[in-house]
Amino acid sequence: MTRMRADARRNAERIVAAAGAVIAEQGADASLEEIARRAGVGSATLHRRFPARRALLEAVFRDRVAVLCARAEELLDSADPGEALFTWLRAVGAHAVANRGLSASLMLGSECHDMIINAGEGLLGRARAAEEVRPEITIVHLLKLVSAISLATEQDPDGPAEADHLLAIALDGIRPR
Amino acid sequence: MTRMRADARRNAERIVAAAGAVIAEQGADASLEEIARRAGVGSATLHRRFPARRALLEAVFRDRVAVLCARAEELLDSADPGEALFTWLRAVGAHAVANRGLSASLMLGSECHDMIINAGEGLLGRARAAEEVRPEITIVHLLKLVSAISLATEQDPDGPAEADHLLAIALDGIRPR
DNA sequence: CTACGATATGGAGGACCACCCCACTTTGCA
DNA sequence: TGCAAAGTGGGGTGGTCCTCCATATCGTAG
Repeated sequence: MTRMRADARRNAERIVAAAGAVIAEQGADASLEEIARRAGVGSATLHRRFPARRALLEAVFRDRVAVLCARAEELLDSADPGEALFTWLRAVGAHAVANRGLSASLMLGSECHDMIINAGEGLLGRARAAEEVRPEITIVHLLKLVSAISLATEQDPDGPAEADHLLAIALDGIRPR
Repeated sequence: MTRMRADARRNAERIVAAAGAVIAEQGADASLEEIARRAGVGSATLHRRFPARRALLEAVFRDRVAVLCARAEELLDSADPGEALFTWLRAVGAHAVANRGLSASLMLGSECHDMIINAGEGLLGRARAAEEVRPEITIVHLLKLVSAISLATEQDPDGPAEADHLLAIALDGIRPR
């Protein structure tokens, strides 16, 4: 939010756009050099603006994570707290699989990470109060599970279907007996 | 098993040993150059003997995977088929967490992958016959789940404990309702 | 509207990597 | 013991990430 010069802002936007495209094609460990090249920017510019790869991933996925957070907000009004939580976790998984690299970015302790944890906390709290979820399970556990599955199926031929199935299996484990 | 010259065999063994050490320290994406250096061998030798990183990982972990397969064999005689399967999956997870990089190697379609799938198949079949596991679940699902969790917790501060907990949660989902 | 300091830029270069080529050395069989 | 076949590793190629710094651009104060 610091005042940025107009050209700096423009370049930052081009970098994020290019990064989105390249990461979608090649995954989260795509070449930063290639991203800079495709953004029409020197590599030094990219490195100054985003000192670590993590910072770039964060910028790329921030708004998509915001969408998931908004969805969590909506689901807080749903009648069935347990189902609301499951629905949301599935949505997180689907997003992570659809956007290559997002799951990697969710694992890193970043701003995105915190945003999504806060969003999920509410849903989990409600589900727990309704005794639809075992009490010792935390939102961090759940998100790690979702990220892990997405990451593991990322370079699989039939990724999305597989991921959803695995997620369904794993999530059955969180209900109270 | 083709006849190898004595020096070639000796160098191959040194490379595998060095790779084991370096991978344990730095993870599955350790530098091959560093491995060659530590084995006292030119990098060309390493690349000729192991044309892909996967081949080297396989050689490093083959015997550890064999241990897991043997354990599966033992557990086939256990009285409780469901518990036997869970015990084994937990052992697989523990091994994957203890040996950095093993989980990555398990995910790649390799000889190790096939070995461990064959080993698990027997345990799963028994558990399924005893109706301790939902029928649509495959051994590939289970191993992917275990690998994913290990991989996800690999660079976590409290990895092992976390991984075991997540695994316990996920595995609760495979029991019939 | 101009001049000037703060800000931003990107090419060049250093350190590292995977992987390959090929002149040389070692091996083990006849 | 001779010698062809097998094995070796230094050095090269082209890629990566990241940093320095001379240069170009911006936005404002005058």
